[in-house]
Amino acid sequence: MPHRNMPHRKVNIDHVFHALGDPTRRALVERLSQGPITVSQLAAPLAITLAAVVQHLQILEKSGLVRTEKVGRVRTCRMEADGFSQVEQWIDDRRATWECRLDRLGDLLEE
Amino acid sequence: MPHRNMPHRKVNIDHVFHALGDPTRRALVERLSQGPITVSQLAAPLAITLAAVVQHLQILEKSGLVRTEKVGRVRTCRMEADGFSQVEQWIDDRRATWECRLDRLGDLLEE
DNA sequence: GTAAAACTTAAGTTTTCACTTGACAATTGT
DNA sequence: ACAATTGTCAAGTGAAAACTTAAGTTTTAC
Repeated sequence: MPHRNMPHRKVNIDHVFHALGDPTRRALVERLSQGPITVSQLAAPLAITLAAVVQHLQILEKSGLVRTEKVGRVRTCRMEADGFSQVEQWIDDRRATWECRLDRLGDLLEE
Repeated sequence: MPHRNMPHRKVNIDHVFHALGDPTRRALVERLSQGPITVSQLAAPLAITLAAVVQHLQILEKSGLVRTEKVGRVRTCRMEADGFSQVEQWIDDRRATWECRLDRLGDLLEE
């Protein structure tokens, strides 16, 4: 059931990591972090076709990192900063486990 | 040209993101965050061959996320928490740009 | 009303990637 | 000594992923 303040799309951590695994998509995200922009403008500086960019955008959108909206014949893309939080959460979880282990090790050495 | 505060070990952000893009490798990292472990022990719970695990480990090692050391016939793997910092740095950079943009927008609306 | 602009979609190609197999090397236990 | 354990290496397979091409749709500009 849809919630009022729920992100439109479920943010799957697998999809986010997969999306960020490709350098071209990271370049798109870097450009999008500067502000919303159309598909053509996104594609312009890249050495690949517009169709390829659209495919990357679909993956980014499915991951929840990017949201797009079409007005007239122009589709505008913008970043959805929430997607990053998932990655940071995952990293923090790993680090917590890691540091907890180091703490226990430290306690052991103190005895 | 080499920089003063540049990590000697070439930690390439591309390699790190690529390494984390695969679910099996993330599973390995999750296990490794609990503490050092041998290659065989890492492979045991997985439904793939040991050779495949070794290949994943090579990618993780090249990314700087994992360090391994062989003693006798046993290779022990441990996490290298620094690799995560690269990812967090990249995310923070994007977010900074993004929020800076929102700030400028806010300033504009206040006028 | 027609042409250009800005995508969209589907199908095909090429490349990358994860994984296996099987042979091999080094170390350890008996 | 020899057998089992632990890992390494190279080559091959199949599937996924990235990319292209080409034809089609919708919107806008003249």
